[in-house]
Amino acid sequence: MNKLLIISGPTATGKTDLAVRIAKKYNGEIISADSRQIYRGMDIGTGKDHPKNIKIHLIDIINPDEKFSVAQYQKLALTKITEIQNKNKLPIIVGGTGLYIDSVINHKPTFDIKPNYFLRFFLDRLPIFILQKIYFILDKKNYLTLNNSDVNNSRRLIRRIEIKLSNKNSLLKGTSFPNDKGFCILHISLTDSIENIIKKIDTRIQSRLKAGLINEIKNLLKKYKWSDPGLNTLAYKEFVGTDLVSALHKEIQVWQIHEHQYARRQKTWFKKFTPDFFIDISKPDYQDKINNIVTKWYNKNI
RNA sequence: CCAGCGGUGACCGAACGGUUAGGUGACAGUCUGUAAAACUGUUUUGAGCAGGUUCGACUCCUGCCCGCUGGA
Repeated sequence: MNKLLIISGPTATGKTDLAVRIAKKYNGEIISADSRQIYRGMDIGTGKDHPKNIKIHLIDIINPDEKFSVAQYQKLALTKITEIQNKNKLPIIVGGTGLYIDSVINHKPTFDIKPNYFLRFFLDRLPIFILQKIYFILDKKNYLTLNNSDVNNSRRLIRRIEIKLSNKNSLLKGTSFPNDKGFCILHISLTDSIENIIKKIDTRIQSRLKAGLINEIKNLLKKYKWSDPGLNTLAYKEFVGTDLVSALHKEIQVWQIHEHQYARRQKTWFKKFTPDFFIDISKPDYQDKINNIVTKWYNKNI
């Protein structure tokens, strides 16, 4: 068994439900690819599901004040995948964090280069044009290939400088290549019109508030600070600086907008990182379609 | 009824007698250890209405309409 099923898609498209159904049918185990659900104690705000009888891996693995990143995710996910496969079960990756999913599919040579927090401490307080100059001097060739978006992104420039200074590897554009695990991957991405997604997001926000989101935040703040990495998350960060008691309408509206924008960014991501199948969940027969695709793939030279 | 202040593009909101405000949102993107992050591009010269002054008015003047505040 070297099969790996991936279910991706923007928020509020029913990825987990689908994964649970498939897991039950094919004796599978679910691995989450969600950069926020890795945090313990952040349940309501991140919409964690706890389906009966099915365990979801890679959720609740670190505390909100701990740092985490794709490279760590990749390692954990790849180990889990092999573990599950060795049990002769089907691993199913489910999530909306495109970068995390990509890290499982494609090998990233720069993942060996660890962040240099000492260096970052200094670079972090430099203005963008200085960072540009530094990177230009260090790595002129690659600097010139950067697009407008990346040249102005200090976070990414700093990482490039970090990589260059590590002296291990030079970052080349397009050096992404499939991982060497030889997985037989089926990647299905769910999609829907943005209007439908927005509707679902808005009702979901209301139910999260009713479910006690504000209390969850209060509890988190007893142990953690707003500046902790985990709290930099939609549904939480909008409430920074409020007393969490009086009129929160404005904050909720902003949260709503951020949530919509996030869904659009996810759509953009999955549009580009073309999966095998794009399934429009607003079509009535979408479940049958998925069943056919999965069955066919699953039974292929088993 | 009187007085004061104000009416700017989907929204908020400046400056200025002639030159792109800016922000938010929206739309489209970027993506190799923060990714629910960070960043990029685009968004018909718009000015409550009617006149006037001026070479030229969002900017000055007059009238009207609307809103807020204070007073009878």
